Amino acid sequence: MKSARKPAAAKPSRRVLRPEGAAVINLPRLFLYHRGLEDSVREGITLLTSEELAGRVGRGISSAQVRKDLSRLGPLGRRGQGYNVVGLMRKLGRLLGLDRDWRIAIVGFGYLGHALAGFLEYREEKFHIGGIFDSDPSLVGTRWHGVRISHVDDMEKVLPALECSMGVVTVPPDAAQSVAERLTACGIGALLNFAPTKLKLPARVAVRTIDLASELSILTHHLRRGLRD
Amino acid sequence: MKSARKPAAAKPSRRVLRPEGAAVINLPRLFLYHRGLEDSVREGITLLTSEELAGRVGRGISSAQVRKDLSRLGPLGRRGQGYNVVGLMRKLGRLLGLDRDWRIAIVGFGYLGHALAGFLEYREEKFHIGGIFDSDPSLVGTRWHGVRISHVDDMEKVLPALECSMGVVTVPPDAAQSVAERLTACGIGALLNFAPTKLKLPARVAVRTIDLASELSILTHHLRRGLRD
DNA sequence: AAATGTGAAGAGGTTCACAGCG
DNA sequence: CGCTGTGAACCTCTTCACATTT
Repeated sequence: MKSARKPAAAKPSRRVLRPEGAAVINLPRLFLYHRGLEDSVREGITLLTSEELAGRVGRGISSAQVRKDLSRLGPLGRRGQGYNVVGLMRKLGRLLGLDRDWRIAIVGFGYLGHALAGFLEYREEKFHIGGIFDSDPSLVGTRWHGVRISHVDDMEKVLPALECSMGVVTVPPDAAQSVAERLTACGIGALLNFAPTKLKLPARVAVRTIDLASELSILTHHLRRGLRD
Repeated sequence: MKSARKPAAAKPSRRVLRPEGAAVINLPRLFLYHRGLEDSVREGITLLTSEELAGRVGRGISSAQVRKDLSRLGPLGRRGQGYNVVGLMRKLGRLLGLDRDWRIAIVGFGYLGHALAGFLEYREEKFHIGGIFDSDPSLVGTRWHGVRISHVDDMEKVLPALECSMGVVTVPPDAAQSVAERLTACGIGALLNFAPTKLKLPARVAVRTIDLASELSILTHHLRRGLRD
């Protein structure tokens, strides 16, 4: 199919994806930098070059990438010197929302829910479990490290008072959409979803889905071929 | 900084990233298509257009994207008609390694390990738990649904006989690198890592890391700003 | 001198629009 | 006709290389 197409008609760009010449920031990478800076602070390092930070973050990320990413946030480094570790970490922390605490509601308190609760409460000081919901009668009414476990049906009654801004959904796939909608209706603005479902939610809600089956399947493909990720 | 640079010196591309004009396939997306096709089969649909498949997979993916992705794998559709659901699913399944079963070793059998084991054994028919390792003496020697739980220290003795090709690492961050190296030494070729650690492994090993703290932090950023993901 | 910050080039991935074919 | 398959345009992201600043 050697299409020739309209050879050279003046075509003045029919669609403008980003009306403002908006900045493009890559959050996962900024988070990696933040973690690298945290480590540096722990080791007592106060100044880092883009090269050193790139090395810390690991393979794949170049010093040029680091500089490009950081320069978008303003002039953060000192030429000839490098970046002030503490100052930069603060700035990134603010941008990533890590300069304050967050309360999280967990819906679905099976093994995965337990795992996440433990992880958040003990490994991540910025995140706290604000509420737990499940439908298992033997769980409802009990407490997990002081946090009351409520019935999913009572979400509308209980959740608004808990001051949670994020929700984690670890319920079976067929319940995920309904749970997500109800969380949203209760004012939750961001969801971490572990159900292999494409959640349909209003645009104002931020959603991230972690799809374990998909991750595994990508690995199996790599096992087949000698491909790298 | 209005750099003018070397204005137009013929510069013949100094580095070749991909020596062969290699195809570029996006595995996560192919997996989504596969799932969409599975659903269609369940509903008894035998023919799908790129538009319909795109609609099933959800927002963000256009029919042009679907066609482009699929056409890379060969001529799979029928012009004027659409794609044969079963045939396409088979082809994608083969590519993704879903046409056979896989045995997985889980290292670290806390809540997260339990959650994954249950998920794999009961929700994903292609994946089976081949071995479980932990360092907790009260777990070692017991069985989980027939699978013996061995001590992590015995990995070299036990694992090779279990015929596992993939490993899941759910141990604490400081143990992850060592566990990953030992799994690799036992012949494991692909790892799913839940520790927030940059694993350094030989290039032949495929690694995917799921970083919960990073996911949450991206969500907090979205909560701050009104940005969408 | 050393390392940042940044236009410009390069590479990769996505969308367009139409040729090609059932 | 209708839908796939696809070259070309387009857009985004990364890398280069150097002007700039401390």
